[in-house]
Amino acid sequence: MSKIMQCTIDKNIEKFKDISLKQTFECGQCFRWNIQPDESYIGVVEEYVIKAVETEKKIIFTGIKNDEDRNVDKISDKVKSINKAECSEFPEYSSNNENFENFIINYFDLKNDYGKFQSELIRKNPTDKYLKESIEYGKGIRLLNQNLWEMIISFIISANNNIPRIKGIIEKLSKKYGNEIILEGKKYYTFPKLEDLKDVTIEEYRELGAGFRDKRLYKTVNQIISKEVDINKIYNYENTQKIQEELLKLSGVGPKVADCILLFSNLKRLDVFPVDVWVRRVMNDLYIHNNDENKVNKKEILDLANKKFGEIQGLAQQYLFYWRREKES
DNA sequence: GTCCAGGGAATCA
DNA sequence: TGATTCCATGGA
Repeated sequence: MSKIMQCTIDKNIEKFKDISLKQTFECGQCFRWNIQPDESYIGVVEEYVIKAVETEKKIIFTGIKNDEDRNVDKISDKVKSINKAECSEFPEYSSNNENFENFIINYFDLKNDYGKFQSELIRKNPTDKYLKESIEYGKGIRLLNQNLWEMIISFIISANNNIPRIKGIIEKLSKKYGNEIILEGKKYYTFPKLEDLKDVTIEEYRELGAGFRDKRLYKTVNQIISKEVDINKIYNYENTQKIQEELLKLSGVGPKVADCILLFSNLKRLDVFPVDVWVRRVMNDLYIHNNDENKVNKKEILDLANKKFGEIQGLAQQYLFYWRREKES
């Protein structure tokens, strides 16, 4: 029988005080978390469906795991009862399952002190009021430790695409090839494993709406299956550039996608600076001031980021990206 | 109808 | 090497 798992983050703890679900889930790093009518978030992560509820004082995660048991109605009812009004019945900063707690700690990167990261960025750029503003704006962001394989496929889909559509394609992919989990009577689907996609054809990717990315997905799946690129071995590489080179062998993985994989997966390399249209725009607006943002040299952006933000430039990128994008809308 | 989206690969200069 | 062009799709 499926078990309900819970874990609570206490926002009274200094390190956790700024954490924001909205900022973390809507800063563009993940595609499978969706806001609910009650302002909670529900997401599929690995084999879990997780409901996250945030209040002023804490964040409560409730997870249910797929164990091939379809008779989960009673459990679903229990989950349903966890809402803002009732969450006070749960003890502060605790969990009923050690594995789930460790899973959450790892996934939300809770061992890293983002306050320290932020101070470090400001210390390095004491007169940069825009950076300071962007950090203040996105201080609740945590860089998730997401599944490497899922990030590879997801960011191949992201190429020249918009976030709602990326999410739609990933959802269809999961529905067709992933496993079903039921929460509150609603069906969710885990992200397909490598083996689940081994026989998928180019045409079938096209049917999901992947467009011209169909061939890239097909090729990459086969490159990983054949171990032309061994994604398990990647974890053994010490330096970031070496991993970059390995990822770049995959079809549909260029410099920007490789950097996103490095930054948002559990490889968790902060010393990368993914440059997309938004980052080029914000870096040009703030620091470079070229008349045509499309003609800003990428190396110039990377050199500047390296100089200003150093080893944690990936986090700075995320603050600037989120700040600039949200301001637009 | 046109433009754009968390770009990459192929092609050209 | 560096710049241009093409690539599906759906929403604004």
